[in-house]
Amino acid sequence: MDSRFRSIKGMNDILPSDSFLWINLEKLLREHFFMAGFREIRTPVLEYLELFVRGIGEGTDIVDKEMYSFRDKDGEMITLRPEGTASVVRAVTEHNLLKQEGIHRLFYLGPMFRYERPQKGRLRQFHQFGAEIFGIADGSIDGELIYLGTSLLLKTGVKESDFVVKINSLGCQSCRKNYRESLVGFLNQSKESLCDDCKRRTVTNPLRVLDCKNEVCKSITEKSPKTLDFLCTECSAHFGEVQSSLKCFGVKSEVDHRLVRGLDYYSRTTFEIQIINNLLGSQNTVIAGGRYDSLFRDFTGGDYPAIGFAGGIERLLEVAGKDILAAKDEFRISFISSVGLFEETDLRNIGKLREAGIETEVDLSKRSFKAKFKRADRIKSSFAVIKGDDEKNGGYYTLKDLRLSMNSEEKQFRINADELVNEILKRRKV
RNA sequence: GUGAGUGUAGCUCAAUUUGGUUAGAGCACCGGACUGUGGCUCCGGUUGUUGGGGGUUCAAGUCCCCUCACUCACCCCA
Repeated sequence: MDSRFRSIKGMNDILPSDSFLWINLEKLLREHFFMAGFREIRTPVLEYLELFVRGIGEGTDIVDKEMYSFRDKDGEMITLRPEGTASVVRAVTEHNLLKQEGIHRLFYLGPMFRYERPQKGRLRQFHQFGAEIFGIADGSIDGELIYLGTSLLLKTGVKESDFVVKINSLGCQSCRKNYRESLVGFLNQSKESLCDDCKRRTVTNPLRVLDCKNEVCKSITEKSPKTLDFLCTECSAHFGEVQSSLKCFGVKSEVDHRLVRGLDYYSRTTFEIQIINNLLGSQNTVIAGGRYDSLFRDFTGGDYPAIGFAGGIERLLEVAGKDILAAKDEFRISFISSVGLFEETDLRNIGKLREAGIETEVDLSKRSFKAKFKRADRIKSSFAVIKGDDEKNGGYYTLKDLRLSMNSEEKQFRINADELVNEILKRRKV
């Protein structure tokens, strides 16, 4: 508050008290995807504006009003990525990965940017992880990918009773076209009762009326035509494969006819994993995705089936078990000395401790011995290495085990510098 | 972009229904009891433009207006 500067709205600092949770979650994510045959891809945070306009689609809110776009020094319009899939597909086609190396599974992890009003579970700079599988149209892959999402949640300590998996199928482009016509016809019958937003949406993006939160609109769309009734034979069979695959993976899911998703590139399968324990407030979707078989065609002309999902890291952290992500094996020592008694040999010995993998803090402040011990206690040091006048004259250190109770005999004793590392390592496990 | 709520010490919060004297407490921090030793206890100490600006009043943390920030919700999304 008395600082002259503030971070930009919706762009938060991740402080040391939290950063270890992030580190552990990122580690867990990488291992999870690696075990399933995924490899990490890191694409730039900046892309040409055109990539997202083409990829996500004109008319979507993301493209129309949420992107950080600006002109680069050479006049090109560039954009801070609002999501990951478009960049991954761009990289895969640009480097011809599918043909060159036959890589089918990629995951990513990093910051995304959308200009929105911040609220719970929503920031302007937020972080997503995502997984994409390329080149396989089979519905069983859809099931596996969804399973990868649910099993990830379980690993982070989210209880099975705290989330639901919702699935739907939008069909291919021709199914979608027929459905859209039928839906618009239906909506026009009740046009007067719809909310203002939905009146507009009936024209611009009728599918979106389905997930309006207005109660009146909800009750109207209760009886609306369903996408599943308009699937062609192939799309219908595909959705059957998805469902039986989910059953094989032991994933409980429910069909949600309202699940239409906001990005243009989805086709056939769409899904969401929602948290239902109220920890996320209104933004309760933690992982969401779907199939986007047409995106490659738009980018290259070639046909590649693809499916993927994205998850919100901040949202996941909200619901994950903090004990699972907590730092483990914390072990450190404090090097405490009277003012002015540090010598070159002390610094060398501190270096040796650190090289041996022992986290060592040196208290170089001018405060009292007492204060230094207090700090050692506060940062939860396991040992104190003490250097005062006695130690200096005698040519030894005093080692004190701060974990032991006051009256323990082993608590404090003299030790030579060359035994220090071994002695601490030996006692580390006790 | 729209709507609602909240801003008091580093943190969490008080401040007597309806304005009243020097704005308090816990935690944290610093020091002492313990002259080279943490945790427990006790004692003492520091900390504020009450988010900012303007107004009403003899008097404003308290009432009014403006502004800023944060939070939540809508829109939309991870």
